[in-house]
Amino acid sequence: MLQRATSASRGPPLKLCFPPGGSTPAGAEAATGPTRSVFSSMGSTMNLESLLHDRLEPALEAVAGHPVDPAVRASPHADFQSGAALALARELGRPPREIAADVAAKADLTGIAEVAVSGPGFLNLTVTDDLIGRALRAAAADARLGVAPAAEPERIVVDYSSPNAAKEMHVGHLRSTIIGDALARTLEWLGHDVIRVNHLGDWGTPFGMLVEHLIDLGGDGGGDHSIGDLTTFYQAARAKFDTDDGFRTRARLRVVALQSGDPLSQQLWRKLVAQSQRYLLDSYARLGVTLGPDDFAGESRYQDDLAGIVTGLGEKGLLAESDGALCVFPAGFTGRDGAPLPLIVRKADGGFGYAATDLAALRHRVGKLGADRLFYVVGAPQRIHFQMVFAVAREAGWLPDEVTAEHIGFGSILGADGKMLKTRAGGTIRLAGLLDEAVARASAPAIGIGAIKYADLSGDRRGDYVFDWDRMLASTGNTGPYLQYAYARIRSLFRRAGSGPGPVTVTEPAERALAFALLGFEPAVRAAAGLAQPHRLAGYLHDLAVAFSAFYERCPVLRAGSEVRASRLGLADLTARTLHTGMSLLGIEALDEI
RNA sequence: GCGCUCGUAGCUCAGCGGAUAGAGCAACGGACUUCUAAUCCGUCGGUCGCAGGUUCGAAUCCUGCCGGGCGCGCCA
Repeated sequence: MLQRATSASRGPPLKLCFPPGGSTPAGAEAATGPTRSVFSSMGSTMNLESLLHDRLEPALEAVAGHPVDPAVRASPHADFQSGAALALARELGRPPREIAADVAAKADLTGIAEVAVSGPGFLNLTVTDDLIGRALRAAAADARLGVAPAAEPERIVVDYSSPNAAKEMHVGHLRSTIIGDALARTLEWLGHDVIRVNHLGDWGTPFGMLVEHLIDLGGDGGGDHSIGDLTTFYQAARAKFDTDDGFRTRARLRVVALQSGDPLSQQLWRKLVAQSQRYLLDSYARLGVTLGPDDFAGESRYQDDLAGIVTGLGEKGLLAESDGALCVFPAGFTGRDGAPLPLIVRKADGGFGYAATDLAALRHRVGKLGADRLFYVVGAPQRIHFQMVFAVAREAGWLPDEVTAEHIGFGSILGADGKMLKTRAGGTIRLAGLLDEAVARASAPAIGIGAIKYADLSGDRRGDYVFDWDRMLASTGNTGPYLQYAYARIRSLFRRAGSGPGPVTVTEPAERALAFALLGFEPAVRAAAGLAQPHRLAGYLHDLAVAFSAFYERCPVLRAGSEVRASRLGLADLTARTLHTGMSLLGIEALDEI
């Protein structure tokens, strides 16, 4: 049985769109024409950076004589800045400030931004309040908040969660499940064709042991087993396997029987797996993870393909025998003493290694599922393994150049002591127990679950992170509860308002700051998806919530005069919708009331 | 030994080629007859592990070193 997600699940999907009326923010009507025309030069509606980029580009080209990236960025010195003139100074043999001034004069920014040369030669861009207002009104009129779906959708297979059948989920499965789900949700929302794959560990030696144990207990083992029973069941089988030579021998024979299609073995195995799947789906539901019954694609599914994998590799001349095992030695991988590193496809005992299963799964995903991209959300320690699998698949011709395969690795969850998170007794922490505690510590289940998920998603996945209840449940800081509170506050505002949002016009600094935060949604989502880094979106949502809180402190909404009030309600509504959408992309539930 | 990865404020983390490095916690000081204070505002706090290099410009890219974590054949 696998331990694919060394430290590593799809449940009730959170709604991505707002139901008409009811408990969600108002004004989420379908996007239509007129207000969009202003932004027709941009790929999409809401991205000010893109707009400025497109306006500066021709001016830069005119000055430099060739295309130049304007490199528009948010800046503390203005709304945006471009440092492109600095990079051109040497090439053109002119002072950067002079180049910047030239570009400023040639750029068509009328009605869009004020431009000024600053410092060593930066172009400082200050966007007009009018443009901000138009951009916000366009976003407000669009159910997708101005984010256009992918022009060329890709079929993306996301392999995540991947727990073991017949065992309980534990902390080790948490990250793959949460990160993978956030990626799947985000890519799907951006218009891609996402295929979720739950590579269940439902095959291999341990199942010989488990089936044999089930037989020992009396044929089909009697009545219902809950997963708790399955856990003790597993432990009992394991103990017997470790201490009883006779049982160990029978277990090995049982594997052979199971794999050769013995009816009784198969029947009992199916029973174990089906029970595991029910338990897993319950866990996913509780976690708010979008993995469903159709997403299971266990290792067992590839059994009939393994022999073909080996012969295929043999025909291509890639196989080598080493210590009785059949291996591929892909170029560029070395281990101890610089010796070539093997990918073992068939073990010395004639059984197939996990590499064979991974290759078969990969071939299936490319050949049968028609994937353009493959994501494997699996812990960092397996990095080399996947690199080797990808390399071998390329050499074998199963992974064409136009298909990308990527290992989305992640760090470990550490305890306060900086070591892998364990119980005080040094045991494995059960996922169910962890969720129980989260719910017990929080004022609502969704807050506890959200806190755990957000803690996992708010930091760069590649690093380890320290699991700390107090920090993840804090109502302030970059946490799930902070986002949920900000959202609930806005919903409360609308319950009292008695009227809906109106057209937005920004004047106050806090309004302006909030507006900018709102307009940063698209870049944040695209960064999160493009880099497979959900923390980019998480960090954005936190910044947005902070900007809203500051706005909320300084700009009275309900007490304001009717036009200002309507505008501020417009800002609040767009904030709520952006938070709601962003949180749902991360798999965090947004509550109307806290 | 080789490889991968990470070293940023006392702690937990962002930033990953641009102008004085940002948050939260902790510490200290303010703002509650509240539009949910589960909030907000301010102060304090950093030779961005060390040393070179590339660049107009380096926390960010490259090299070396130091330190931590992980991996290196029949588990996944």
